Amino acid sequence: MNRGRVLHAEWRVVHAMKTELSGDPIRIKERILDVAERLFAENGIKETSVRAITAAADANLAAVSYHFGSKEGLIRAVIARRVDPLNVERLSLLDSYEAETGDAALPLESILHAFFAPSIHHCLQHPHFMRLAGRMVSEPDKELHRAFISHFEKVFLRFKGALARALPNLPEKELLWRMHFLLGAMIHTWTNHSDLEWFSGGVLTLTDELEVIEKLITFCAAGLRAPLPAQPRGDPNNTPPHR
Amino acid sequence: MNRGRVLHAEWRVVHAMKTELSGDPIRIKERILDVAERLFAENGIKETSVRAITAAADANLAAVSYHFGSKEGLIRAVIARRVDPLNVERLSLLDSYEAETGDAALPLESILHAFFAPSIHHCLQHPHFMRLAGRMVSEPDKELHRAFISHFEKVFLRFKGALARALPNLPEKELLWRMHFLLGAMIHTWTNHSDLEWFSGGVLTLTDELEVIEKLITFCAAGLRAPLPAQPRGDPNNTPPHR
DNA sequence: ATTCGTTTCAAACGAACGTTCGTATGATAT
DNA sequence: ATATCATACGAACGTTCGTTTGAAACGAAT
Repeated sequence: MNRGRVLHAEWRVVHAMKTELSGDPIRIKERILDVAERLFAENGIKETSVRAITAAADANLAAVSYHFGSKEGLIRAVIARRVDPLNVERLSLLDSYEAETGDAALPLESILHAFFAPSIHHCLQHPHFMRLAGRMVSEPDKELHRAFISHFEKVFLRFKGALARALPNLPEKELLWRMHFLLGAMIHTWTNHSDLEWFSGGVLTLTDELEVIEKLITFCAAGLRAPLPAQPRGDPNNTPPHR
Repeated sequence: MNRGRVLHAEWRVVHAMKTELSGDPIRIKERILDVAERLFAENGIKETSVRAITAAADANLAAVSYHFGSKEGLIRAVIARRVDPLNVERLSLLDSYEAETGDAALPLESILHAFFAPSIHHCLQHPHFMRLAGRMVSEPDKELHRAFISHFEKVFLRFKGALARALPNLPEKELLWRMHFLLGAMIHTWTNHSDLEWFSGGVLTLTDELEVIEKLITFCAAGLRAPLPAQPRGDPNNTPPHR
């Protein structure tokens, strides 16, 4: 029977149409990654089914298992595709600033710029992914969480060293707390930049990335430079007791 | 047949044991809320099944539907139980500080203390919930997200006003951005206080709530007070261009 | 002792999930 | 021409999900 050949001929027509509309089908892996990134960010990871992803990517249901092994493999691929280039950018920025200043101490603002600018830049270039990244920071699945933050270990230590050199009088514990707060400010910008309009009653938007980077640097640099509280810390006006 | 009565007699024994172990069964709603709060925080909302909750709470599967209408009803109940008292605490703290100072301007640190202290206090008292709350801030489900942040609208506006009065020279847009960063620092502390040890290599822990509150206030007060960047903003040393 | 509204129970429902299966296609190497 | 290979496909698998059901058992009032 020639039914197969007829079907094949039909498929070739459909295939040609798809090729026209959605690009070379060889790039179906990329299409799945793009769609998954968007749907994961918009609706959450667990609440996004493989069926929804493959349907939106014009792919077969089994394509995810075939190309990525499993849904979790797809999640990891979505993350790895963007996180590593981002961190390379951070480190090379810091490298170039350090090369510029030579042996002199690097200004705090330059360090923060190298740390913030690439990710804020990505907030406009890949807003879906940065929202997803912000949620991955507090991902409950421990394996996924570890897989995510392990990408940042090297970057974190490098910038911690640079900050410690720029703030030689700040004890390590104090520095770590302030870096923790700084990370919170940055991550919250990743995750909730789409909520800024509501939050501010329409005043704030993340359209000018340079403006946001500048404000983030200003806020965090001042926080990092804040004088240490008096050692006896008994001033009831500065730190009123709870209740 | 007396099978029912025998079973009932057996149940009474089991019931007595359960009563001993887990308290008055009349409080099964509370038990479900407690367990749900913990499991939602530990494993995520979508990934926590009603079956897992009721099993851990020694309740029947149908108890959630009966007492809370649905799983979503349970989620909302878990949130409302803790969020509202927390915000009441914040407002009454601010009230008391304002009453103390009379007509004089309230110190920035007092405002921040009224805002931070109750939630950081809850991080030790209800760590599971605060972790859950941190994730609810970036909850993808829009309805749930709205339901959550609507609890904070009144508090936000009240503190925004207080901060604006304490920082009369700060433009509104600048204040909103800095509040955004401040919120990020606080929420990140809610969500990731359990990761502090890894993050800091064992240096940081959230055991002394007063210490953390003080550090958070110091960092954010300095950030809020940071001088505005020069209007022409052309200093390449302070804000190096991206790339 | 009986009734009544409330609460708990075991059981089952349909729907949706991630994964796997066997097959078939088109390109490539033989 | 033929065999091989990665890719893609539809269909089905078994599991788990949230919810519903109707009966049973409760405490309290009658």
